[in-house]
Amino acid sequence: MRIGQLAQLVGVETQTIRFYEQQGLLPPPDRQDNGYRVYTEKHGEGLAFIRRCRILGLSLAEIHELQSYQDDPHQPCTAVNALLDDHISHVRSQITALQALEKQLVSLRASCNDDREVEACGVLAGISEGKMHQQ
Amino acid sequence: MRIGQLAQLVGVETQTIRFYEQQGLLPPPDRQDNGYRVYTEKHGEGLAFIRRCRILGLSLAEIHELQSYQDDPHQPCTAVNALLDDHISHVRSQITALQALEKQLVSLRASCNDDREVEACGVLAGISEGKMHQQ
DNA sequence: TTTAAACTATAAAGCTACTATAAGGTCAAT
DNA sequence: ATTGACCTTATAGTAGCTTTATAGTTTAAA
Repeated sequence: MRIGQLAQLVGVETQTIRFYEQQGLLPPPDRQDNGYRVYTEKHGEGLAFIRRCRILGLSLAEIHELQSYQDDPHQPCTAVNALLDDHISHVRSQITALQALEKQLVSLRASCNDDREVEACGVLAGISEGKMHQQ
Repeated sequence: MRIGQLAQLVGVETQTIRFYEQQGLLPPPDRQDNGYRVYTEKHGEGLAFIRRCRILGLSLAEIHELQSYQDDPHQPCTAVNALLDDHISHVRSQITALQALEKQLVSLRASCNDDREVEACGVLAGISEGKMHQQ
């Protein structure tokens, strides 16, 4: 399988595949005589794994860590679960922060109707004066 | 006021101030004979405005836009409010996406207790097989 | 007075996870 | 022979800074 086919199969761009190879996330495939990369099914699975991790919001570093666990399958899997727990709490704190932010933005927005001049705009005034209703 | 004092006053690093100047968000201040930047209160207000916008999650481009409105104070402020409305809906969709993600992560995490080997880890298996409970 | 600490300056690279662009080689079909 | 689709590498751009390197200036202590 050449890079274009693999890319289409998994739904990424060819550059992304080369990028993952360069970052050490995907093993360097064999090459044809002309230098073209030749991929196996294994590569397909590896790439799909990376993409699923990315969809779950894991960083490339975290994916790398997971791969190192996969390479040593008789360890206890506590580290895997710890990584996921960390990621979950990270996502949760992001949600909390964004919810607080939304509140601030909505209250700021409520300080102006649209029928003013910029000079008297409640939103701009609110930001300028630091009346951002901080907790 | 020199750059270090301004930085301490507003709570940013000196490099950040130079960066904003370079990006056209902060007007270039006068210089002493030795080349040191000299800031006025106006700069302090400008910088504080930028930081408050950043805390609200606005991009530098959006801040630039707001500044252009400030420079033309007799326009109607509908554009200001539209910018904020856009940003609010952006934040809301981020929240929604993260909440869906959290659900996925939690259900994935529930597929493994810690008392296994990596080989049998429910989390890794879940990612590998694509059983990510997608909606 | 010398010297060291603390401050300032510029320029350039590093960070994340790609995406895009440039300049070129390969291959199948026309 | 040439077009078009594919492949190669290398390099730059994205956001918003942070870090590093290198060097000049001021200030306070020894």
